[in-house]
Amino acid sequence: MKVTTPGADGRQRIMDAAAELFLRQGYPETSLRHIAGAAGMKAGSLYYHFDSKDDLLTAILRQGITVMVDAFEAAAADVASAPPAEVIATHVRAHLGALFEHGPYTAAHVITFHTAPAPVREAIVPFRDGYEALWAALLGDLAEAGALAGDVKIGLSRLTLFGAMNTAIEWFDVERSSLDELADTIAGQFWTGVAASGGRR
Amino acid sequence: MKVTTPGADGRQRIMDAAAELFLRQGYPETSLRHIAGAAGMKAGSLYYHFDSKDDLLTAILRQGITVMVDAFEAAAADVASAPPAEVIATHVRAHLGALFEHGPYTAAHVITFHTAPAPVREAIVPFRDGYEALWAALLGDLAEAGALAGDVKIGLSRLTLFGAMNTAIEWFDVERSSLDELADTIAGQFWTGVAASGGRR
DNA sequence: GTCTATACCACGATAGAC
DNA sequence: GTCTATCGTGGTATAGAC
Repeated sequence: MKVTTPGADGRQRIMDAAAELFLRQGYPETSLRHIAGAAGMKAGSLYYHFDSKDDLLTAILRQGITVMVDAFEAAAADVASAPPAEVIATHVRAHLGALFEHGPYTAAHVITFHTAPAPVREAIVPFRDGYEALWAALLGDLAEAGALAGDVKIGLSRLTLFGAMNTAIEWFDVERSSLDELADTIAGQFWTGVAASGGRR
Repeated sequence: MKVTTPGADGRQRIMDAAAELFLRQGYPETSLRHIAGAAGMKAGSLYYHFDSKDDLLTAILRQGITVMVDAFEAAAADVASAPPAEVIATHVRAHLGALFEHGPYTAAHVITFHTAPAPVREAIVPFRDGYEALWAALLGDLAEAGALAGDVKIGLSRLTLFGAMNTAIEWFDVERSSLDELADTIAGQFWTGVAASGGRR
């Protein structure tokens, strides 16, 4: 039953196991007994590390944001002065990397956030806002530089781009397909659309 | 506590109440006692109409697909021989209409499907595939007519478009904002992207 | 077709030994 | 830091009266 890093200390082992299970099964349908089993201990022992199940979820959601923010900042350093299309492509690839290549935390965040208990959501929202602000600033800079079409609504565009990227966890299989290709598709579609050249409105 | 169409027969009244609650709170966190209360009856009575909670969910998920398919077909009739950009815009608007304007079934479907119990998901998948096939055919026709850029991967593009539309239920408020504007943004972005003219790769 | 009453179980959480 | 044992609650589901 033990599935997670055997060397890790208790708290981290529990979080690894729980994030994985929350991602695969959802928060309410994952029991503390199951999490404890996957982390190699008994249910009662979890309470030495966390105050409650909600507390455990909160810790996981925050870690998911940390992973996303780190990915964003690494990408930003890589494209300090690149052309707009490349800036977008690099950041899309970084976000997808956070979702699929850096452990279950970001994916678990995306899956569980919106049905999380209200107190948990409220505790997490400020951190989420921090990540969204990074994207808002990125797109704002592009708009100011004249790289975006005049009728683009930045707020709506950012949200639909997030939607396109985040729902990939429902169908994309990172073992069988290329994440680079997915990133190219999403970034390209966001940037220039699918219409044949000459299709601009 | 009674919230739903008082005239409707028992089965439909239960489904209306349950779809609404599943959408707002999620499937596992909605109890049969709560559903029964909202439908104006007691928990035990539900079993006259449905075999189990999973059976009720299955019925709701199917109804959600029916609403989507109906909306698609109405849209298709409206744009029998329109230019490609208008075809896309009309179908995007129809899908968003199914999500926000034709009752809670389609939205409940999108919210609950991916964490539904495996037997329920398996029973529903064939019907979902039917709806996705409609979109696949639509985009396939556009590609054949030469309306899509040469490097567009239809399968991936369809999935990311779905992602952009469906995640709107997590943040879009149909009372406070214009669904037409949202549809324009999503369809326009899908079709021509956000880059300033001349940005084509 | 809806009610009451209840069986049975799994859950989150706590207490205290080790 | 983890264990065992257990409490209380609320869940789905069933049986049988009306």
